[in-house]
Amino acid sequence: MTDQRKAILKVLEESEDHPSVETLCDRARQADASISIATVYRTLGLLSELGLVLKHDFKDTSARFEVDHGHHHHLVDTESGEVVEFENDALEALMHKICADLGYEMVDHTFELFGRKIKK
Amino acid sequence: MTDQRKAILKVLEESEDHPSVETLCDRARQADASISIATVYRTLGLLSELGLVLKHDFKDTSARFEVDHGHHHHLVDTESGEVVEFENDALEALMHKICADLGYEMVDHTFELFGRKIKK
DNA sequence: GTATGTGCAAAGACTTTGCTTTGGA
DNA sequence: TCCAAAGCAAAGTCTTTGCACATAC
Repeated sequence: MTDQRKAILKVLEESEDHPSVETLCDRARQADASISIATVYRTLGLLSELGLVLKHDFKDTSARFEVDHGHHHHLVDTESGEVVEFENDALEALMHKICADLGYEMVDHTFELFGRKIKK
Repeated sequence: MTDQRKAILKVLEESEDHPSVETLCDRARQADASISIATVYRTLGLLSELGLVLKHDFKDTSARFEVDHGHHHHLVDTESGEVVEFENDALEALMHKICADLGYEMVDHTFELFGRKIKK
């Protein structure tokens, strides 16, 4: 457990948004200016494999990350880029059921919604 | 409508799997050996925008494509890489409902399941 | 003291683009 | 003929890696 990893973890935990590798690196550099992007990639790789961190594809240019604090999903506002988080137990259950019905045990999934705000 | 586009479309329509750009290019070249990878990318970009073709991320190295023939989803066998297609109306409905409840109109989504075959 | 981690820069993988030539309508 | 499309190769992005140096334990 190195200082760099501590800094990256801390930034991840404190982030309320879904930072890209680049953003994460910038933030971590405020604690330790020497942190390189390579280390950020390597650390995120580790954390992802351990299941502590989730990687998302918001159809942005690059991958986005967040600590895995319980099951929730994302709706991306296609106009503003804003990300809305939500939980939905029925969805979770349905995903597991679909896998089971097909004879599989679910080990992972991707799921993001993209929507346009409805004007009142 | 050029010969190259015709060839790419034909290959896409005849593909029962979910080819990558590279694979698609190889297949299209059997009809017209001069087709370049750039044309395949450009054509897929067009077709995607028109909504005729869907682009998926199966956590492979590169993007995978298929013609949009009705709503169905994918379960990727994490051991074999095999892709199982399935339909599920409840899932469709739930996605739309989630968006609506959050005040959004759904314009797109990503959804793939990753699972391990259950041994009997 | 030794295995592991880091920084840097170079290499990789996938995708996009500039420019010239080609070809469809 | 004329404009859109194709081919080629170069450039762009994001990500990974080799290697020498630094550091945790």
